[in-house]
Amino acid sequence: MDRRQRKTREAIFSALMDLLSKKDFGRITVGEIIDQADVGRATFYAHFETKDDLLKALCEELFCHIFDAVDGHTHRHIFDCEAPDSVFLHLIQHLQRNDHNILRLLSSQNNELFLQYFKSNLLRLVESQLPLFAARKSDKLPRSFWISHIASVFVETLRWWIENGMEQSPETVTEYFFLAV
Amino acid sequence: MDRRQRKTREAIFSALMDLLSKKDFGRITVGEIIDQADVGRATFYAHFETKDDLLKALCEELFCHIFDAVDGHTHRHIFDCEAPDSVFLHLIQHLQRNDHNILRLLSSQNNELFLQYFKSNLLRLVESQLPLFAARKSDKLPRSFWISHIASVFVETLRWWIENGMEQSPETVTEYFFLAV
DNA sequence: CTTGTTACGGAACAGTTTGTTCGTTAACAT
DNA sequence: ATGTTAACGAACAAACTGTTCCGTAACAAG
Repeated sequence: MDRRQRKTREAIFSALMDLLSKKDFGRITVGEIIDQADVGRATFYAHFETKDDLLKALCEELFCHIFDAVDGHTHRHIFDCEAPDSVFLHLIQHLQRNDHNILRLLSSQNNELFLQYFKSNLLRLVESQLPLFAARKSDKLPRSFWISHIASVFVETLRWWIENGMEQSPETVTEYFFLAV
Repeated sequence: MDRRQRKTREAIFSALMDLLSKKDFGRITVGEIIDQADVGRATFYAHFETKDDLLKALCEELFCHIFDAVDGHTHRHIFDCEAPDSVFLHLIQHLQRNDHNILRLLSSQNNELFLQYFKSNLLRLVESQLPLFAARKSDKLPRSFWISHIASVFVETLRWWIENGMEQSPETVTEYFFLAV
């Protein structure tokens, strides 16, 4: 890809991230984004059809990075003697390091669309790790309910963690997650 | 309250409900609302400062109704020999009857703000019913986490139910909820 | 180095949406 | 019957969106 294109794209992503840490996605205007990114209006619309399209692209970018990292972790270590819950621990550790500033976006004031993307990525992960969650009760529950439940509990655990200042260690949070689920 | 005021207010609420069943809150314009409600623009702004303000008022209206009904149920029957989980069952039965069309608003395409209101009302209810959820694991978890967890699971259970066509009976859904939590 | 291509910036543009104002009419309360 | 209050409709400035056009500069290939 053309270096100019890449720079513009990244400037816009970065601008949106900055703005998202300060205000709701719905209240951010294209004008603010191109101001912060220091690109022309026409340039913005050459890259993204709409503001929503931009958010979608940003989410794909972010989740691609973080879930690929986690998937990679799984695949590299799947035959090692690690604890089986380490995928989720690893994910939380990633988040704590604030990789790609995902945490900002998970905080409650922010946007539904973002959570949808996060959850749909999470569903894949949970499904691949389903044997971990074979509790007695899981037999009595529909599979789709069970998977969606686990993903939800993970998201809500993270949300609670973030909203309470992330005072607990990733290990503790992981433990809470597995206790709660 | 003046009958004219009341009629206008209800027309606006009703218009918003209709529109919410068709599209996202964020994509609904004031113009559409006053069109549907058949009131003047100035009238709308005499009643509500902004569109967000309207949604807030609508939520308060709806939750006031439904949670008061449920609270009333609790208080009337707290010394009866009903099963202790009946508050949640009752709530789900209310929802199934589509009281005040809350269900439309709980569906996933709709709005974050609405879910926030629902959850904050739910938190009070859960807190009042906390002894119900005294599991072994609850001792090892922070109280605030535990409460937030229970409320989240309830919301997500409902969401799953709605998104899968509400095929299960309220009793079954309640059972799923108590199994999952 | 030269040449053709492509992206950028800036400005201007029409079309929407928002929230306000004001004068008139009609419903309300007493 | 009378004073008060709300609704209406139209018009309004301001903000935002998404598009267009043109001059300039970065790029890639010969």
